[in-house]
Amino acid sequence: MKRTHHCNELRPAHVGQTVTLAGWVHSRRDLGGLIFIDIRDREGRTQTVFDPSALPADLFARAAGLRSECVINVTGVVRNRPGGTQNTKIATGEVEVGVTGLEVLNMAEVLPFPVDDPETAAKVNEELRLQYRYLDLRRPEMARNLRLRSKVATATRVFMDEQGFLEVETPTLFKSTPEGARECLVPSRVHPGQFYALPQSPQQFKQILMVAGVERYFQLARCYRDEDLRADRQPEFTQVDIEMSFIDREDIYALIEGLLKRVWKTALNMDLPTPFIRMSFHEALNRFGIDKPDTRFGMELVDFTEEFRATTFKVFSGVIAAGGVIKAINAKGLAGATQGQIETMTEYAKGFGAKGLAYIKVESGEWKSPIVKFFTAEEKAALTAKLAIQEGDLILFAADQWLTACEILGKIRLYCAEVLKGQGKLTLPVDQFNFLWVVDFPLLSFDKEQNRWYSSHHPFTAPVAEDVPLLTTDPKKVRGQHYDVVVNGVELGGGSIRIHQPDVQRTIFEQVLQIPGDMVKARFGYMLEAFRYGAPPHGGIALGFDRMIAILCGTPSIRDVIAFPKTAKGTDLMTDSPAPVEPKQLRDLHLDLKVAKKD
RNA sequence: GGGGGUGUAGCUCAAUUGGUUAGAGCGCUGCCCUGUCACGGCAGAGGUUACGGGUUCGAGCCCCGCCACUCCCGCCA
Repeated sequence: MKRTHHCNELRPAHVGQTVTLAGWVHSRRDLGGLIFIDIRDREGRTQTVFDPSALPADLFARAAGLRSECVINVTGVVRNRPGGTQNTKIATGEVEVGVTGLEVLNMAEVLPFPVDDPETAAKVNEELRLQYRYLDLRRPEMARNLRLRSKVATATRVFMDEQGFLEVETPTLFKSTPEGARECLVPSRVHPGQFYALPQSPQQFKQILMVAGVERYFQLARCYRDEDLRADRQPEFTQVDIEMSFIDREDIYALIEGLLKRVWKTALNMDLPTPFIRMSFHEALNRFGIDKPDTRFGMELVDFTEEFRATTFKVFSGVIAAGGVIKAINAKGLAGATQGQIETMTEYAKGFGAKGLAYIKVESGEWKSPIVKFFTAEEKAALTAKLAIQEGDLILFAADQWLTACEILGKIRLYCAEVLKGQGKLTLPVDQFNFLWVVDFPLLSFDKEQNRWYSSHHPFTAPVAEDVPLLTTDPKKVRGQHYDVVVNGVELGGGSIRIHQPDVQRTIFEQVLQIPGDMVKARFGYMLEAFRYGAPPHGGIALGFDRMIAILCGTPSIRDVIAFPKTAKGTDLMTDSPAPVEPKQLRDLHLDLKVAKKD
């Protein structure tokens, strides 16, 4: 007997009908003479009742032998529950199925962890959840995440199709381009000693597609990076990859705002206000100390360089004399910070090369600080006014070159926010999404160790047109046509208008990035050549799909929105990969291992 | 590669800071129970305290090593 309804379907309107449900035994309440079994499928659950007075003895005995997660088919008659026994917690709680037939499709052994109790299950060791991922995914919370992911993927495809985009698949067996992230290599059997690389992103293919005249391309592209993992980074992940021809930055902003509006409406039934605000890289750093600011709370950076220009405090005066800045934030209500917390923040500062971290605790009506004795009345008044200092506040200073000072306080700002959240002094609504575009990034950054410039984004990013002459004279001042879309302090995506003139691209490669000509030819020759045969102006963006789903699901870890994620060491606990291979496989691939064999 | 956290019953956690036989809730097993939905009642089983060393009269607790998971730094054009 096939099922006639799913387990979230029956309502009082079905009363009297004979139905068949199929699913898992979610919970069982055996009252001795009467057995209740909640049957669960992916849609929900329904209570079934086994009454011995209405059933053959052997059927009732089989029902008594069922336990959690057995798979069953149940046939019976829908009826209203007796007065006072309705369950308002579930959608099917007004009715129940009076069982007339039971088919046990499969028994289940006792589970390694419960899947029926959300509170317990959510706390289960993640190691165990990953090892038994198929059980973990049965939990309604995880099933919801998978479903939401699927809905958003579909909504994305529909939206992009409406906007005239073609979904084009690009190769995952690509070639190594050693700039950027470390790549996963795939040895070639046919070509001894040669390797494919899995793409970090389809960047080059999508630009070639523009040369190919596709004009509007997108793909839910699987990407690979052989770097260490984080809660928001997996070695393989999915991005919504987009590229368009004959456009400028504004077209990308409008497109992505439209896409995100659609996605948020689909997933959360929320109407995102657009357009998103825009913030320059400089402003983001200056106010929030980071290029992906979380604007849901204040605690902004305040500059005191002018106020301390004549200070007798040598640490400050020395920094100012060297062209640096004095910045501060007010962590409101954190005067009670523990020594350990101050220590943690000091370590952050030292991580950026600072000697230490100056602070003031405003407690019992006085400023408790090792440095306040150096401050004049005017300096104190300026601090009080510009930081709105009150009893209970914690003031933290950074004195360094502008970028470093900003980054130190940006890091500390986020840490303070975490501490305040932990103390219940800062609460961020779960339905608040502060989107913004960060723009006007510097095209190039300088690598002190290697004494050369490198691309802040990637080497195909176009400079802002009016800055092109500065490329060879003052690279630091060149702004890139690069943009990031940020929400609640998370970098959701980024992209750029690309260089489509081969000569500008060649200048960037050879003169600015100092990549030798023959190496440029070996790695990007086909691209430069393609651009000679009529490349349209183009640009694009990629959104981190996993991160977007995680934000929509309200989880901090993208592992919760990936069906089969890997651990922090890149292993899969369910399949036990990676794993050794047979000697013959290695021989076929012309590989010789140098690692000691593990037994 | 570096730093922090965690690891005790199938699961989630205790164990008065080194002291008797390592406990609880849930789960599991058996018996009882006809309106439960966190069903209830009675009884019971279940432990190499991740693993390997060491200190000590005595170690779940202290020390060294190691493994796994996790968070962060480096890394992620």
